[in-house]
Amino acid sequence: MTPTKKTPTIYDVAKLSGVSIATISRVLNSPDKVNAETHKKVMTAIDRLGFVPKAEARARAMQGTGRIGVLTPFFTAPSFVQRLRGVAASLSKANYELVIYPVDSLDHLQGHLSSIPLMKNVDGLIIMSLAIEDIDAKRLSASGMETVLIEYKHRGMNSILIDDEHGGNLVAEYLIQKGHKTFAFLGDIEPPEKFSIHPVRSRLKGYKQTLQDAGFSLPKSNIHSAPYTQKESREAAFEILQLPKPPTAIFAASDFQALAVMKIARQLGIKIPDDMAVVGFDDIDVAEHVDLTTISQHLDESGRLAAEVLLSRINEGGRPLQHVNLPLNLIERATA
Amino acid sequence: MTPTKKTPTIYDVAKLSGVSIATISRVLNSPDKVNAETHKKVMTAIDRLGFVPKAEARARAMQGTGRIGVLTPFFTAPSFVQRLRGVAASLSKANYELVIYPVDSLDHLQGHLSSIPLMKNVDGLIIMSLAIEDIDAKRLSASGMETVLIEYKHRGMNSILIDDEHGGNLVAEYLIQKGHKTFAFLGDIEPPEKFSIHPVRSRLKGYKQTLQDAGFSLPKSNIHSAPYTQKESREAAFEILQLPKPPTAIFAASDFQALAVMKIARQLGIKIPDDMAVVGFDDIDVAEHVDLTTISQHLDESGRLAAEVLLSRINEGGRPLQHVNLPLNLIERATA
DNA sequence: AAGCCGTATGAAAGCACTTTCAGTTTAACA
DNA sequence: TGTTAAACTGAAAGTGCTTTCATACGGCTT
Repeated sequence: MTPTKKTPTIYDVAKLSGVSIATISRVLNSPDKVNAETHKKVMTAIDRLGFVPKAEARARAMQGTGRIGVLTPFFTAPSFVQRLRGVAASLSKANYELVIYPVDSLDHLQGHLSSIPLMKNVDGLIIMSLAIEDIDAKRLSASGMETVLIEYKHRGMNSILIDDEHGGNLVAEYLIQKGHKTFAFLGDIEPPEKFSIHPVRSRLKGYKQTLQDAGFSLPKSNIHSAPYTQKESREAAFEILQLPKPPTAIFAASDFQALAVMKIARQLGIKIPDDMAVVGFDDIDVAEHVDLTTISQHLDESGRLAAEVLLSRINEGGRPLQHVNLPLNLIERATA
Repeated sequence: MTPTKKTPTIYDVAKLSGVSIATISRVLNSPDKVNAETHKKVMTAIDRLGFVPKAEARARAMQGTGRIGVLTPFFTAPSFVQRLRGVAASLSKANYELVIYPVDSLDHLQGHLSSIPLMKNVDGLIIMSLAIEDIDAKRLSASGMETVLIEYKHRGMNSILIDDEHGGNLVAEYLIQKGHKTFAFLGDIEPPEKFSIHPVRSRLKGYKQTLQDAGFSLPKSNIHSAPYTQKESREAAFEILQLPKPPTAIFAASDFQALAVMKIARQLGIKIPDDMAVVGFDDIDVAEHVDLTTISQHLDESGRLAAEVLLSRINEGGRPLQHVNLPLNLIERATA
C-alpha cells in the first residue's frame, strides 16, 4: 500500500551507523555504557533519520515504566527535602526516574491516590509523611502497586518508621542527666488535617513520660503549640522565654522551631546553653551549622532505605513486607 | 517464583476463557468477526481479570497529565532545593507532573540530554544551573522540546538569568558605604567541571570591580577558594580570620559558606558584626534565621517563573522566547 | 608469556500484542 | 449426499524495542 519511506526504526539507524540494534538501544538508554565515538556516530545517524523510538514498543519491552512516584507533603519543610534527597540518590543509582506529586490538600492526595494505580505510569510509590486511608491502601495493593510508607504504618504495606516517642524519651533523659529541673516544650500539636500525621504528639508524649517517670513535671503552661511557620514559632518561643518562671530546658519538636527559640533567646539576651538549654529534632543540615543539639532521625537514610525497599520489592519477586524501624539518636552539640 | 498477581496479559485471558490469544485480540479489535458466544465468554474473562491492554493504558496515561522534566545538579545545595520548590509550586497548580533528573556527572547530563528529547516522555524541560552545549541545544529545539534554562544563557532557548556580577557590586557598595576599608572573599572559584556554571566567579568579579573603582583593593591573599562542603568552607574561613591583618568585611559567595564563616568567627571569639561584617549570597531559608545579611536572588521566584514561562510556551502557541533577568537585592540583616 | 581484568559490542531471546494464513466447522445449496 | 462458500479459529510470523549472554579486544600484572 505505502511504498513510501516508513518512519525509521531502530534497525534503520543500526544499518546507517554500522552497529547493531543493541548498541543503538544502549546509546539511548545507558549512554555511559557505550564508547564516546560510537555514541557520536549513532547520534548522527539518529539525527539524520529523525528517528523517534516508539513509546509503545519501548513500554512493552521494558517490564515497567522505570519511574517511581513520591507523594510528599508540599515540600516546604527542610526535613522532607532531606528525605527526598535520599530517595533521589537511590533511584538515580538504579536508573529510575523520580516523579514527584506534591500534596497540599486532601483532594490532592485523594486525586493522586485514585489515579495513580489506574494509570500505572509509575512502577512503585513512596508515600512520605502522609496518612492514608484503608480504602486507598486496598486499592493500591489490589492493583499490585508496590508502595512504601514513610512515617506511617499500615499492615499490608511496607513502611519505614520513626520512633518519635522514643525520641522524646531520649531528649528528656539527656536533659535530666544534665541536671535540668524545669522543662518546656514547643511544637505543632494542633489537631492536624485529616491526611497528616502527628509525630510531634508522640515526641511530646515520650518527653513528658520520661520526665514524669523521673519525678519532674511538664506543666500545661510550659507546653506551647505553634504551627510550622517562622512567625508563629517565634511568637510561641517568645511566650515561653517570658514565662514568669522560665524553664531551663526547652525541647523544640523540630529543628526549624528550635532555630526560632535560639533566635528569640538571642534577642532577649538569654545565653544558650548557659541560661537555657535547647534541643531540637530532625538533625537537618543547618542543625550542624548552628551547633544545635538535636535528635537525628537519619533523614537521608530513611529516604534511601525507602527507595531500596521499594526497588527490591519490585525487582525481586516475593520479598516479604518490611516494617523498618529507624534508630534515633541524640547528637550532642552546643545548645544543651 | 511466587505467582504474584502481575498485571494480567492477553495470555491469561486466553487461558481463562479457553480460546487462543488471537481470538482475544479479535474480540477487542474487530468484534464483528467473532461468534457472539465466544465474545461473551471472552468478555467475562476480561472483566474477571481486570485486564487492560497495556499499550492502551499507557497511551491514556500519556495524554492525560502533562509532565515536565527538571534537570538539576544532584540536589545537595539548599539553593537548588529552594528553586525546585518554586517549580513544583507552579507545576502542581497547573496539574503537571514533575519528573526530576538529578545530574551528578557529565555522562549523566549527556545521557539525559540526548535521550529526553527523543523519548518525548516529558512535555517540556527546565534545566537548572547547568551549562549545555550547542549541539544539545540544537537537538532540543530541533525536536521541538520546549526548554527553559535557569542560570545559563543560550540564544534560542528561554532563560531565567541571575546577574551575579551585579550582586557582587551590590555587596561591595554596601560594605563600602558602611565604612569598611579592608575586604575578603570566600567562594568556590576552582575550575569547575565542564557542565557546571560558575556564577561565583561573576560574583567575585563584580565585588572586586566595585571595590577597585572605589579605590580599595582586594589582594590575592584575601581571596580564598573552597569547595562547597562544610569542612573545607570552614577551613577557608579559618584561614581568612587568622590572616595577619584580618579584613573587617567578608563576602561569602553563598549563604552556606557565610554560615561557615559565622561559625568559625564564633569559635574564635570574633564578634559579628562588630569585629567583622559578613555578607552572604542567595538568601536561603536559614539566612533569615541566623540574621545573615545577604543578596536575595529570589530562588523560589526563579523556579516559579521558569515553570510559568515553560507552560506558556507549551500551551500558547508561538509565544516569543524570553530571557528574564531576575532582580537582585541586598537584604540588610544583622551580620553587616 | 600467560593469566586476568574491564570495557565495548553483537547475537539472540524475550515482551505483549496484532495480523496473516491456513485449517476446521458449519450451513446452505444443488 | 456431495459441494462449496461463509464463518471461525489457532499457530506462527511479525512489530520495535530492551536485555542477557558471550565474545573480542586492549591493557595490566605476574
